[in-house]
Amino acid sequence: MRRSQITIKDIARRLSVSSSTVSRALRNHPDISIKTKKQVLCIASEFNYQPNGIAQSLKNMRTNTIGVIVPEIKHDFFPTALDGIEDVTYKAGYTIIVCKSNESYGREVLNTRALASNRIAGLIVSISQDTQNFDHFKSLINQNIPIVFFDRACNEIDSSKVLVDDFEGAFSAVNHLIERGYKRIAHLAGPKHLSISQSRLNGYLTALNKHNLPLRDELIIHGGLHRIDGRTGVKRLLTLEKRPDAIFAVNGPVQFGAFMQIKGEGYKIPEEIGIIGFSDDPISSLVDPPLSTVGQPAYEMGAAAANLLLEEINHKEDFFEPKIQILKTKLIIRQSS
Amino acid sequence: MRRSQITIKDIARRLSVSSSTVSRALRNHPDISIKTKKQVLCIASEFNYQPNGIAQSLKNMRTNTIGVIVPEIKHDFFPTALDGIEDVTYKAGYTIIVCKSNESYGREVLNTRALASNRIAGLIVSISQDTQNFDHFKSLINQNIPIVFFDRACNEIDSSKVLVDDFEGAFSAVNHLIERGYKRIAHLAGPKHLSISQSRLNGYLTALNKHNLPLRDELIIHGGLHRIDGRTGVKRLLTLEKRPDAIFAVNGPVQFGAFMQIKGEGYKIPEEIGIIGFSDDPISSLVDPPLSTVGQPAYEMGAAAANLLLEEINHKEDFFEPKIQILKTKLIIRQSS
DNA sequence: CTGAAAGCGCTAACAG
DNA sequence: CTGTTAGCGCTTTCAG
Repeated sequence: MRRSQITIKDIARRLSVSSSTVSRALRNHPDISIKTKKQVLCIASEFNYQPNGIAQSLKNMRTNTIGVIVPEIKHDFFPTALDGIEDVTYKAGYTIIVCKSNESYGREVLNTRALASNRIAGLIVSISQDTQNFDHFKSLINQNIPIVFFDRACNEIDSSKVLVDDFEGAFSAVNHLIERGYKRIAHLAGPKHLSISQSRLNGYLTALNKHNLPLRDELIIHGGLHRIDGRTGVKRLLTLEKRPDAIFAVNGPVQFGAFMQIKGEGYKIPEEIGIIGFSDDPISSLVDPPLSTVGQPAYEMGAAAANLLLEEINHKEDFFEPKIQILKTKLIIRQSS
Repeated sequence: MRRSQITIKDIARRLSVSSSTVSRALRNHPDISIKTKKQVLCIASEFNYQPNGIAQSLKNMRTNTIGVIVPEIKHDFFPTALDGIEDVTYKAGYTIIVCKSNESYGREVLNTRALASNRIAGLIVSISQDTQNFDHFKSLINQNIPIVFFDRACNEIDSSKVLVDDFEGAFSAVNHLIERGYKRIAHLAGPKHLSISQSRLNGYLTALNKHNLPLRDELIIHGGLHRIDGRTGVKRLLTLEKRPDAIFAVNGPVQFGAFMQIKGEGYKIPEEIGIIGFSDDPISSLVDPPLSTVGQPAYEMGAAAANLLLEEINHKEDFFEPKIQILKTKLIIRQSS
């Protein structure tokens, strides 16, 4: 029992006019007489006419939909970024479609394809931890669908990006740990191929170096970006002959996982082990002890990404010069360090 | 500079065959010769052909997309429910479009309309705290688009629903508080018009009654479902001549807000004020002190809603008997009560 | 002010 | 095995 929605044709038939007249009346075209318009509107509302967006999109060769792909929405960062994206795009008359990749490359490819099939006007994306091949994005660009990356970007692709000063943020966090007196500082790092992992690792290394602390390979653990990676990372670190006295985590979920594991194993924070991480989850301030973090301006990042995308969508010339925007992080010191 | 995606026609022209042949070849129709298929596939991949999903949907009069509207995604409940929905629908070959109403009736109406315009195959929704008029949903149903409600449902509409035993959960939570020795138990209740608010309030009242505790109007505060409502509710309660010694919160965000406010004002939990709420956020176990809650099976609720919706979508007869599924909650006692 | 006709990209019935 | 044709619902010339 599909089909039952009333169409322009139905209205036209009922009023013995042509469908073009109805179409124009509905869009309030000046050519149409007030009387006809009234009749059309009347029938339309009586039968609850809803324009078929699919047919409109097909005709227009584009939609008013913007796709967004994020790795997850269980921690505060991405939902807050989505708020920023939403507020900006809604104001401009766009609807957003949100997809989660669940940190999986396969899902990300599927999502990208589905969005491309629906001829989205543009895509805003933060890549999954597993993504190392970018053909799915390149193919979108070949189809003239603009992409803006935020937070986790792809170096290989020349498109607009919104990032934070990952190096700077990591540096200041580790610098802070050192100034607090911690000596054996471990880093729960992200996947090596991600640029955020690289920049944050660099910040860590540079801070150690500045204070003449030795670099110990066993204190750097590359893993994924899930909570579980924080847990397993800590488990490994705590079996070392000389365990670390502080931990710098690459992102929020990893920091939480690490935190839970440390607590679970009965170590005292911050006395026995200090911890800091990238994230700005308000929950950080509620746990025991409240967590020190490098705060990222999630809402602003989302809003900035949306603005860049809209700019590119509305750009008429053939060539659009991609823009890279870098926002500031903020060191938030609480009681875990 | 839109349009540039290659179409079936382009491939047909290039091979000097008809577009139907190409269409069939792409869908691996048995009629087409292997040779032709190969040629078509070859050109298709060479030029990175992507089928135009919009045209397909228009033709088929339906999409493989399921719409989901949730009030928010900043606490664990809805993201987890989304996981359940996603896992079930993906397996069945559907894509989901997630929209947030941000607890606003206006946004919910807009979202519903946008989804209807895109001719979704069905809708899964948990209504916003402000929703009291349901015409937008009724109009979807008139268009033969099935709806399944979960958690926050609409009584007026005869459709499938997935709920939890709200009364039972509330009763056991308050019963627990009473057995712990709390006497002046307040209830931060939800908006009066929502059925979850009503059922949970009933559970609260019944528990008081069972233990012959007096019902005090000033201890029942109806508000919204945001964190801020927890904060303001607690503020008011703490100015009472005789302040409550325990609080039962209608949902997770309200519980968190209440918790933050109580801590902020310097009261000791659970000694001075006990607190329990509906929610199953893993974060509850991390805060200080860990929060007692009535756990809801969020993933299972999402999965159940998705299954009910698929059932209805695939239903061939004219009339589908809506099903109401009620899942169990689980009292989780930690250290806040 | 209104209508006829064409076409967006794809599919399916029908005809070879 | 392949082509022709028509049509999904809507918009948009172009022609009255």
